[in-house]
Amino acid sequence: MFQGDSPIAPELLNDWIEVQSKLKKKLVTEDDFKWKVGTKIEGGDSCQVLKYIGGVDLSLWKEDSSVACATLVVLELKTLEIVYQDSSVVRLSVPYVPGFLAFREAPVLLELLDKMKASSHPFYPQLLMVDGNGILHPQGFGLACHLGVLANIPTIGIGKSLHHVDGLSKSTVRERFEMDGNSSQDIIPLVGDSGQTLGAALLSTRGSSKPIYVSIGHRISLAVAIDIVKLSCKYRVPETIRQADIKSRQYLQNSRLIFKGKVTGNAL
DNA sequence: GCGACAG
DNA sequence: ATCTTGTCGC
Repeated sequence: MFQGDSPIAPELLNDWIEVQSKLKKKLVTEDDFKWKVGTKIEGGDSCQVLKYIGGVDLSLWKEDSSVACATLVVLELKTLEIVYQDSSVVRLSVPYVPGFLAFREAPVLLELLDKMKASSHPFYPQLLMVDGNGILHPQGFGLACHLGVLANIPTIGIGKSLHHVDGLSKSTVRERFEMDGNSSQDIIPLVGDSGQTLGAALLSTRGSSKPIYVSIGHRISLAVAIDIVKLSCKYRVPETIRQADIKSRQYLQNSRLIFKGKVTGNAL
C-alpha cells in the first residue's frame, strides 16, 4: 500500500508531466527499422525479416497491489511460440495514476529489457508490444511510447479498454463500428476531436464484439503496427501480451506459495 | 460540483 | 490490476 492510498503529491505530478513532455520530443512516429514484415523474399534483397516480437506485462499481488511480477516474453512471429521468457518480482514505488502508468511499470520492464540486451541475447526482440497505450493517451505519450523511447526499440501499445481521450468514448467507437455495419469492418480508426488519428479499434477475433485498442508507441507507423498485431492474434489479445500475462501470473503464484512456505525447493 | 479515468 | 462459476453457443 502507499500510505493508506493517499493521493500523489501535486508537485510530483508536475514532474511527471514534464518528464513526459521531454521524452515526447524524442518520439518517432514513423517506421524506423531495417526489417520487413511477412515472408516476401525479394530477389537480391538482403534485408532482415521481422522474426522476434516481444511482449511485456505485470501481474499484481491481490493482497498488496504494490507487489508485482513483471514478465518479458519473446515469440517467434511465424510460429507464435515462446523462445525467451524472464520474470522479476518487485515492490512498485508508486501507485497507479491514470495517465501515468509508465512511472509505475516502466522501471521494472526496462530492467528486463536491459538484462537481455546486456547479454547480447540472439532473441532480443526487434519489436515490443506493450500492455497499455501508446499515443492514445491524455498527453500523447503512454507507457508504450515511454518504454520505446527509453529502450530505443519499436513499440506498439495494446489497450484492452479505451482510455477516454480527445473526445473518444466507447459509444463513439460502437457507433463507428455499426455505421458501416453492412461492410462489417473489423477495424476502425480512432480519430479524436482534434482530427488526429490516435490509433485503431480492432476486433481481432472473428465475431467478437469487444475490440482491442492499438496505438503506436515508438519508431513504427500505425498501418504496420496493425498488420503485425493481426499476425500475432490467436485470440482477442496478441500472443505476446497474452503469454506475458499468463507467465507473470504463474510466476507470481509460485512466488506466493514459496513465500507462504507451502512449497519447498525451487519450483520456478 | 460531479463523473471519467490504460493497468 | 484483482474479486470469480457457470453458461450460452459454434
